[in-house]
Amino acid sequence: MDRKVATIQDVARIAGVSTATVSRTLSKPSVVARSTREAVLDAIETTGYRINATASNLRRQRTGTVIVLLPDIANPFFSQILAGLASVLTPAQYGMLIADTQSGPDPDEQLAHYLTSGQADGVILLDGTLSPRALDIPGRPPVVMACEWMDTTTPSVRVENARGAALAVGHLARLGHRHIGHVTGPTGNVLSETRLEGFRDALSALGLPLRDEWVIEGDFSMDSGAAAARAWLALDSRPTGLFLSSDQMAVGFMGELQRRGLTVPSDVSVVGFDNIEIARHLSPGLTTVRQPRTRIGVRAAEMLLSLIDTGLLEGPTEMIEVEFMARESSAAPPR
Amino acid sequence: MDRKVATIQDVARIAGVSTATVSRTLSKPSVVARSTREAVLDAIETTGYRINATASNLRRQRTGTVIVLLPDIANPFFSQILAGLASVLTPAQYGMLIADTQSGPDPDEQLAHYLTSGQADGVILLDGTLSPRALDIPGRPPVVMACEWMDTTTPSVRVENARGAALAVGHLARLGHRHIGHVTGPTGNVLSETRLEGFRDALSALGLPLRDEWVIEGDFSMDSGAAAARAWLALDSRPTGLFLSSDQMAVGFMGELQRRGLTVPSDVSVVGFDNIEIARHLSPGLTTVRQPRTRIGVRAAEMLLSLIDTGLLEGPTEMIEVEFMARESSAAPPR
DNA sequence: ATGAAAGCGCTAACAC
DNA sequence: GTGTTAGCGCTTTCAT
Repeated sequence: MDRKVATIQDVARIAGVSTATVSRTLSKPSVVARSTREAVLDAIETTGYRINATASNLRRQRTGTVIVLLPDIANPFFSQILAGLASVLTPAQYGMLIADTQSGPDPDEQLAHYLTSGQADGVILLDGTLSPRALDIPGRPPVVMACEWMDTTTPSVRVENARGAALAVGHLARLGHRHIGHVTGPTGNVLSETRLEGFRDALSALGLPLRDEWVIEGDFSMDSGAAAARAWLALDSRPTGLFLSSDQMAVGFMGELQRRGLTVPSDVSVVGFDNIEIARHLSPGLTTVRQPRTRIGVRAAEMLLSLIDTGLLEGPTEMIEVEFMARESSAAPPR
Repeated sequence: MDRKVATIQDVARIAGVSTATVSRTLSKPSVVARSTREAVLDAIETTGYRINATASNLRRQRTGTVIVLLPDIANPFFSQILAGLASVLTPAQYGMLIADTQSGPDPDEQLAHYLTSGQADGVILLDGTLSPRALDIPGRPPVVMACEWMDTTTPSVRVENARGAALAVGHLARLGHRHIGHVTGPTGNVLSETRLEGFRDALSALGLPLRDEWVIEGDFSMDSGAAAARAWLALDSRPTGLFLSSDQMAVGFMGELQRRGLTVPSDVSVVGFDNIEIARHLSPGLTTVRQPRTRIGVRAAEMLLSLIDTGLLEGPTEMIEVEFMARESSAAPPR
């Protein structure tokens, strides 16, 4: 085989045309004559020519790269969103540069770094704890958030978090629960706040009581779910139904209770949020609110591409629907 | 702020030096005089200059990109390896291009595509089912496998899979189990094969019997674990202890049994492989074999960088140790 | 419909 | 120790 890689020059020489024609054949085939087009394609075939993305990008003043900023690569929750992103970005010839905001020192500064570095044609934000002011950079590339944020002007893909919380509360209330508690996500995270707010609103809409001690602080992790179980056990008056802001916490919560000899749902009903794969494999199956994570990624990527290409967007925000999944971890309260 | 981005020319003009000196200041600071170096750094500061990676890469005939090929981005098992890879690659100024081998039609062809496309300075393979012949491409970039493979000549990071299986079997045998079964990973996957082989060898070394029907075929997924539970239930003579080739399958297995009213470990002892986070949050906690996944990623990335930079490697293969984690899903067999 | 030619921003010989 | 210069491979006016 050839020792060196073929360049556009080689193709041009073999096809007996100029490099400009080869370039056109690849980018705007309709403007070259059929016969020359075929000659060029033949030459490409015989040389095994592949366009050099670096040179192309340099000339076109773009990078061909999208930066994805997320709080934690190792969190499986994000991997499905990544899969959705990749399914759109890869065919569009964009590479994904994945960066972990929590690994470095100051996440906000990292965001600013990427926005000014010129290393990317666009940025996708999956970290809801970054400060909106970090986006105040003139001439920055387009940004799409695939998470809720204080800021409502930046393009974003959002999930019906408040409605999800209301579905969870409604479900428990319909089963007969009157004492319903909540385990939150991390403070300062907008997902946490929105779900907590949705939880509170749903309770008061139903005329159900809410005690402060029934709101237990978590951070989405399994460990914090296990800790919430211990907190719940220590309560004087325990809610009979619990809505947890993530399935991971629900897993930790149920596991801890079961290891202490309690039973779900006889002792307490549990509802999670996310519908991670394991939810239906647990015993009891975990009742939860499904978020279509792949779809979140797909839509975010599509919005970003549209922003990069045209600078335009149909609507600034897209809302993704959630779906309630009733399983066996919730039942009528003990009497 | 400036409308346009500063280039090396702007810096050179302001610092009163040539572009070459600016470039040197950044790449080999030791060769420029202290005073000029400071002037250049000042100019960089005031202009907010950031090196244009695309131009630099074009000139240096590299891409600054490493391609990571994995079977399934959405699988949490890989996300921790990715985190390990990123922790090495990002500081070294390499971007990770993540590609899913299972999304397209022919995985082998995809690998070949990336190898010839010149889109990357190196490739990291996390898919053990790709055919070794796909690597037979002259002039291809360096490849490191972070998974076992038939081929032992390609640089790779491996895990002591056979030893892990032996640890699992030894543990069950020590508890008194004499009828031990296995749920495999997908056929054709080297991880599966190696663990199955390790399982068989350990049994015969201990003089324990192995019936064909005690080896149940799985594919690493929770669903296949649940299916294995049904298969186990249907056996005439059931093994009292089971080693499953992945924790995900163990989760599916235990969940299915529990939903059918059986109890682990009273009815059957379960040992998994991986030590995914949930293992210790289950009830009962899952006995398993830990693989240090972040470390796998770190070492693979280090090996690849060394290969890219120097073309050399200390040893062609690095073996990563596994660690046995005894929890509550395994106990003495029912008598 | 096609070609000639001018760079995109940077680095690395090679001079001095 | 520093400057000059020639491209890396491609796209895109501007002519023809």
